[in-house]
Amino acid sequence: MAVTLEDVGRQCGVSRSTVSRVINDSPLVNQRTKDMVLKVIKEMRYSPNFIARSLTKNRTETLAVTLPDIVGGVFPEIIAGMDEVASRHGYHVLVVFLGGARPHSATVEKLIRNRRVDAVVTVASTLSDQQVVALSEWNMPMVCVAQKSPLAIIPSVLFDNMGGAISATSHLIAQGRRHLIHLRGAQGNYDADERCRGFRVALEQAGLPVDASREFAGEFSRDGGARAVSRALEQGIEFDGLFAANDEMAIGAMEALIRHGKSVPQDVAVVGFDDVDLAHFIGLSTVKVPHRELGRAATRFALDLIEGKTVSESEVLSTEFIQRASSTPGRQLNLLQS
Amino acid sequence: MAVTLEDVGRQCGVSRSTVSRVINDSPLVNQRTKDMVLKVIKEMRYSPNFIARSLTKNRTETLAVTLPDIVGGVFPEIIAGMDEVASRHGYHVLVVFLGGARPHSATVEKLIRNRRVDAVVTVASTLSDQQVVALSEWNMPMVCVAQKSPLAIIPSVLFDNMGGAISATSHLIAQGRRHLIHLRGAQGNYDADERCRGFRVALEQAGLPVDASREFAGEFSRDGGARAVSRALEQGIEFDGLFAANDEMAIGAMEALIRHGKSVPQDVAVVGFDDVDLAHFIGLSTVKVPHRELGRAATRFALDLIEGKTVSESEVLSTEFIQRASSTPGRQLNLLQS
DNA sequence: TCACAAGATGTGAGCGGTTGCAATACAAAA
DNA sequence: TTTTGTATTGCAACCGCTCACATCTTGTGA
Repeated sequence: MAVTLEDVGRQCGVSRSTVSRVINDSPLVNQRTKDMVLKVIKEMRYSPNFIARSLTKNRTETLAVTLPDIVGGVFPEIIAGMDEVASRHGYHVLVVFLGGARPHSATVEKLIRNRRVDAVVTVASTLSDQQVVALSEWNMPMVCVAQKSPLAIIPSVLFDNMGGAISATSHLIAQGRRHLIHLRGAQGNYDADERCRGFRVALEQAGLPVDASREFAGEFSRDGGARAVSRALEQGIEFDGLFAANDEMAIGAMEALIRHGKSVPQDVAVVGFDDVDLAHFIGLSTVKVPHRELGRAATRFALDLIEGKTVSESEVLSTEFIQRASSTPGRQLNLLQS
Repeated sequence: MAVTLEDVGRQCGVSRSTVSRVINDSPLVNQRTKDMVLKVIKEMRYSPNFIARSLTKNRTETLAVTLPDIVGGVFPEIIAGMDEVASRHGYHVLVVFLGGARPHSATVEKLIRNRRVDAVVTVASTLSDQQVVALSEWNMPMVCVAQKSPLAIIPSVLFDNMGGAISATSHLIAQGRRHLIHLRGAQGNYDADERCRGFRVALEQAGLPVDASREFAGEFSRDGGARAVSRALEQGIEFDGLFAANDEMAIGAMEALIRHGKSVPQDVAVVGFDDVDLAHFIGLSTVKVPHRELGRAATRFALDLIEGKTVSESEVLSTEFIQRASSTPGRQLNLLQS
């Protein structure tokens, strides 16, 4: 078995409490004793048992982050951001993938009820608003990322969906495009709604007509984007600019456009949202979301909550428009069949 | 405070051990008592305190996975695979990003010495062989992923680097390419060495000459690939086929080739290794590495080790060659400047 | 009717720490 | 010298749960 406080104490001829004080750097211990104990600790290769300590301190120094099962390019960034801040404070990050056949909130509820973690960070759409509310009953610090918190007591870290959508749309307009369409995400989805709102605001700002029939609903997927474009074309709607609610949709849309003989950006300028890795390679103009910073900010909130500090209700990070070939006249964009 | 065994016991008029027996589903309890206790547990919303249980059981039901700081497309897959198997056994996954300014092994050593996790899974290159050996001293179950274990007692989960490299190279040869070059990863890197070996073996099998001057060293990065190609071209080496040791290098190589006026696949057919998301989009032929399965297998090993089972020394997963535009005559590959 | 086995439950000692309080020692102040 | 204070250290309870063992019921066969 591992060496314990008792063992060290016996070796030094002091009690376990004295040794405990030494490792906790308490001022209540004589310097000479301290030195001796430290020496023995090193010799015996003693390390405090984290579990035992947690039991008395009632702290696990662990944060849980819940993620949807689908592995995308954005989650690793969020986790990395979390770990960055967490580790700096001696905390660790436990990842919990939900979704698929797994009963969504049961896993998290168990984690919380067992007091296995000190706080839970939930990332967009992993848990529904109702589930978040239900879990909040267990009075465990929680933080929502990229999801508007359903309760005032739970802080959320958001990013400027509308601002991003406005800059994307305005960019298309600045390029001289006047006949825009928008491929939006599912109705009721916070991100989707906000981005759609931004699209409209930008049109209004430019004095262009807002027309709901030029907004096409779809899922946040490549296929959804492709289908939405096909629908638009079938309906005979004319457009020279397209703002998709995320990059996946934008890519699907571009593929569909090309299949239909349209060229990007000549015939249709395309802009997406998220700035996934792919966007860079394909040359897709998009709105960059600061994922890593999202993770960092969420962790800061979580740590503050754990310490009992009052935190601001939420934080909104800004986004940045990035222009690439898909909306730059004269540049060539080619997708490859694979 | 949360409700404890004692509380439930008092409420039912039984002792804490009886309640403990009930929640552990021991057969030593009368059915009537059991029913009553279960009812009260539900009413009082009791959940066992995981920390306390860990203290006696000396088990945390947590696995640590150490990853390099660089967020690539492959790690999320590995984590997801781990979580998949782990959660099925009631385990959780703690992620630890190492690298950057962080003292590499100190963090992990602390984790281990504090007995905060039951096992550690280390993914390629996160920890050096020496560090793995040093950590193994603490007699904590460990598993290496995509890294040949430096000690016989530590199992490793590998994938068939050489087989993949052979199939990639053979494919180029089958396409009629006779003047191949190889962009290899750093000398001493296990993956790099194996893939290079595979390249050679395939050449030999085809009766083609093996020539070390046609192997160019570089890092596993886009830049490394680009530089290696430039070097080859500057040296006036002729080639119509290129096997890069990973996709990143292959992509960098293709960019460089195109900058130098060569077309892919007409002038040079290119094959990579890994099958990152991008490969699909760009149309890069490559060798698919089963990352998720790597995570699953590693977790199975880890769980077996925790249970004290003897495990096979290592497991080698097979790879699969995927042909795409970059090595298919007649297909067009275009990279976009961004 | 009594001894004894088996079944059901309680007791108490840990697991490895933390921490309030008491105890001791030694020095300075009265 | 006695009192008071301060710096050190030990004691023991506690965190919430597990488990070996003791105890107490009951039921059964002689």
